[in-house]
Amino acid sequence: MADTNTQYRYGNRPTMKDVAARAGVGLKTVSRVVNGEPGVTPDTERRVQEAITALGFRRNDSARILRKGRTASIGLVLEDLADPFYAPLNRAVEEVARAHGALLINGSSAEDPERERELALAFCARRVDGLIVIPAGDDHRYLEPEITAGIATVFVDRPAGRLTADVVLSDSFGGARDGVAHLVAHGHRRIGFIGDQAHIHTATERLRGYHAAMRAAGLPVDESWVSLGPTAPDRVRAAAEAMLSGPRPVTALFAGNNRVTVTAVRVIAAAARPVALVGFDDFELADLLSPAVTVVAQDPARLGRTAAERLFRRLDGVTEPPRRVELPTRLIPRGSGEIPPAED
Amino acid sequence: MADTNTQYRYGNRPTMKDVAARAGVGLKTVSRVVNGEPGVTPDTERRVQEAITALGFRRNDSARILRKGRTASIGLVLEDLADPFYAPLNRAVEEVARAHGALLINGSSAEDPERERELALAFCARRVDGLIVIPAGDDHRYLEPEITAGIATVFVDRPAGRLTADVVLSDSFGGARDGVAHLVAHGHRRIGFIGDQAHIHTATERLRGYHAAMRAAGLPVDESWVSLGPTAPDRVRAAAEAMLSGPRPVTALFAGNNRVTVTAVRVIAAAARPVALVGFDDFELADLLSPAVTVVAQDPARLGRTAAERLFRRLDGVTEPPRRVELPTRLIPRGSGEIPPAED
DNA sequence: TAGAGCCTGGACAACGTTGTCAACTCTGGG
DNA sequence: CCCAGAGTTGACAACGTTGTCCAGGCTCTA
Repeated sequence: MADTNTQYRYGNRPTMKDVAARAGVGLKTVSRVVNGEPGVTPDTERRVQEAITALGFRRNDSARILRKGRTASIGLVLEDLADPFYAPLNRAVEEVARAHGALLINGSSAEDPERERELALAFCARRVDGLIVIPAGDDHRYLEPEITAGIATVFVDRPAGRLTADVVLSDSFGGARDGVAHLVAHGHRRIGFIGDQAHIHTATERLRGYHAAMRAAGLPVDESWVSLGPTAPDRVRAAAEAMLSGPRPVTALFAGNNRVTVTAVRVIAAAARPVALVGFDDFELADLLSPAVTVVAQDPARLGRTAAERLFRRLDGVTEPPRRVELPTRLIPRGSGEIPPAED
Repeated sequence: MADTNTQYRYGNRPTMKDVAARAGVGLKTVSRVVNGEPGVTPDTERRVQEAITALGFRRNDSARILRKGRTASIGLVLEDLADPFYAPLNRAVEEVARAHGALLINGSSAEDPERERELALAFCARRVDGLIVIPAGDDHRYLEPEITAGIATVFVDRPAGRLTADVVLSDSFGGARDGVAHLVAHGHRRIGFIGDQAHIHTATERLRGYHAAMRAAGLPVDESWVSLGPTAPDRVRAAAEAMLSGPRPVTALFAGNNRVTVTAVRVIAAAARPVALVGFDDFELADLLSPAVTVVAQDPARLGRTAAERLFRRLDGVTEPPRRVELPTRLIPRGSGEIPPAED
């Protein structure tokens, strides 16, 4: 009855108190040894170390965090841990966090705003020092109290909705414009655009770049040449096939991201006549396909690194106003964009 | 002076005490509302909710964890967050964790045993409920005290070193044997093997499979046909080129994992004569290369899911002895393995 | 040898939460 | 009109750690 609490304890880990008792020293002395603080004689330190090893003691960071206020951890909300585009971003954030002695907690929103919110707030409840978010939703006011309370927040890949905050982006508009211009330069006049869902910022920016390039070339755009929607293979396949076989078939495709590109490659490989292709995002083995795929490359690792560095600068106390950083994209011509249009 | 502590506080987040004061209720009542416990009148609940919103209160999970003992989080140590083989495994673990209401903390060991250890122990200090580890090192006795203390631990992809614990593996031996047998069946007698570093369990298992297949076919193995080492492109490229141009050149290659396969594809594409290839691990677009790449496929998501489910079963109190689960592999013939040997 | 000063070690409170338990209010029946 | 009992509410301790502060023992010097 005296210690009914025991039943709630997790396992029965030794605490500093246990170590102190076994080593015959005070609680605070154990704390000093564990944290490498000065003011402990070598002999005392040795006794404490022995007790630690004998008991298998490990400091409880929850208690430490509670007392100290800082958690030395940051949260990352991304769209899909397994997406080959976000994985290097994830890794880059991890490396920066590691360099700053922080742990990384992450999760996938699966492009669901509600899930993004749950994750971000769960991280806040864990009192991460900072948060990096790849937005799924378009309203991030729910983070306002957290940011006010001191949780540094940086958005990546897409800007925050209804909230001013640091954001690190790729130049989607310019990249898409350059990619489409590349196709135009190789003689294409009927170019299709297949992109992600309309509520996703990068999708509309890239579409804007497409329109800008077409307009700059004085080319009309048929509405059947543009398709936004989920990037699931079925949807993309249907869209691509429709564009290739419609009344005014396109002779080239611009794919709005890596997922779309992969499916487009498959459709084109099965098509009756050659179709030019330029994709947004580089991907592994793009150069080994035939034809090799011309892409507008972003640098996802750099996106992640830039965002994380910005976050840690904030954590170091930098208080300048929120900034928008836009990283350049790079057109990598490999062949698939240079295919001339088949004659009508 | 009265509250010098303020300087150590992180931000200045409101606590339940603040909410209680504002709502004019007791501390415990706030706790009840926050946790949805019964026994609070609608009117009181409303007042508390208002105070929560007004102050921007969010429960501090560190304190909660300290009090309750369970953290509802698990740790995952993998080799590289950005590796296309491990990313789906990571995602699968995340999904299972999510289904159990747990958060995921993860990190990359970068194939460095010391870093694996640091990460795993840091997770333990955070008192994760459980740990999933893709071993980088070959001695995991450092986890013994943690496991004794109650942190459930499951190893994936490679077995633990000097420790009996649950482990989930793919059938590396059988997969490699089948892959090499496939090459033998298509007439190859001189087959090269390029694998990962010798201290990695899967690397040696796959090499064992290679030898088994060769022996079963009554084929001799020249020592110049086998190369183990880092999977960096330079090393693999050198190894492959040496095998293709040596005194007894190979007519087919077996690649020990996805990284090796990718580089092998590049070397073969540049080779003077066709070379057959079978790779361990499937990869995106393998079917679109020419020739399409025949692989021995594992299911990384299933590896992750299986391991995570095992972990949560342990957390639910299942106490059966540690088990070793071996998942089957699947040979996917696509063409590159069916190329017949060029005549000598 | 006494006093000053330094070094080591320990008692204690506080971090924010939750479990226990007791006190309080209100309703309805006798 | 009073009491039993149900339903609400709050005071308090504890989780394991770290910061503060003080006590005691030592060395060194005058």
